[in-house]
Amino acid sequence: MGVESAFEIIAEPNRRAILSLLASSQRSVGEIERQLRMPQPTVSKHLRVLREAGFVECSVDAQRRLYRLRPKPLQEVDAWLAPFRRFWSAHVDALERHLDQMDQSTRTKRKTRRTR
Amino acid sequence: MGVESAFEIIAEPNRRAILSLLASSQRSVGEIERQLRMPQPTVSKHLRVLREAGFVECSVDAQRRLYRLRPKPLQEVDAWLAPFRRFWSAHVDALERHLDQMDQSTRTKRKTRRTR
DNA sequence: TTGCAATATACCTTGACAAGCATATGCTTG
DNA sequence: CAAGCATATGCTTGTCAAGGTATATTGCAA
Repeated sequence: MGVESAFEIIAEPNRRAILSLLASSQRSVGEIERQLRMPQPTVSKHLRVLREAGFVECSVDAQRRLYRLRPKPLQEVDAWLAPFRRFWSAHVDALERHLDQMDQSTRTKRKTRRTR
Repeated sequence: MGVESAFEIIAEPNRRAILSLLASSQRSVGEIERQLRMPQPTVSKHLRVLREAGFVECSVDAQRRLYRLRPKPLQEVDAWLAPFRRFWSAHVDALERHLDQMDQSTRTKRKTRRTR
């Protein structure tokens, strides 16, 4: 059963939609159903997957169940991204150097003309 | 064909492994094959998926192809996570308040005794 | 109790995708 | 040219997960 990685869980668009919705505040199943316009069994099934993977938890309020976010799984995704962020900044730096160089040659060609 | 979201691409563990490997530096197909111990067609097929989704690009070096990372798709994933980060800090704050409170009652109960 | 509202689950069908294996393509050197 | 290395692609098969529909469960109200 469900020992799936967080990545497989958030691969499903409807589940991402549910998570984004819960990011603002907790909701009942019915609210999710209406706001996302998806059939109720679909919502329940995705919530079950999310619950078993630790993305959400729920509390009982009479007949309703209120679902809310739990932090850990998405933090794991965030942690996996960390090494790549260093790569991005390197890339930006390279791009800036490149643009600087273009700017230099522009200045050289056009002499003193400056745009802005 | 491949208009898949970045999330579906990184749902596959082997693809995440390839991306992590490329995060340090570019590699040839054969290097990936050896370092990750996966059969060559598997590597090539995953690289194709990654390439068509914009995660990597390659340059030809004689018979080898050198694959390297491209930033955009993972940045999109990172951007999707942004709203949840605010939620995490709220959670941490709540936890800290909670711990503070526990600390207070502990102090109250045990008077002046401090454990480090 | 009966009935209704909210949610969960069972069953079935269908589609997607990854792995394995075989084979093709392309470059390079002798 | 032949041979060989590096990489890509085709085909087949098994698995698994999502959606649809029907039905079960549980709480509440009258």
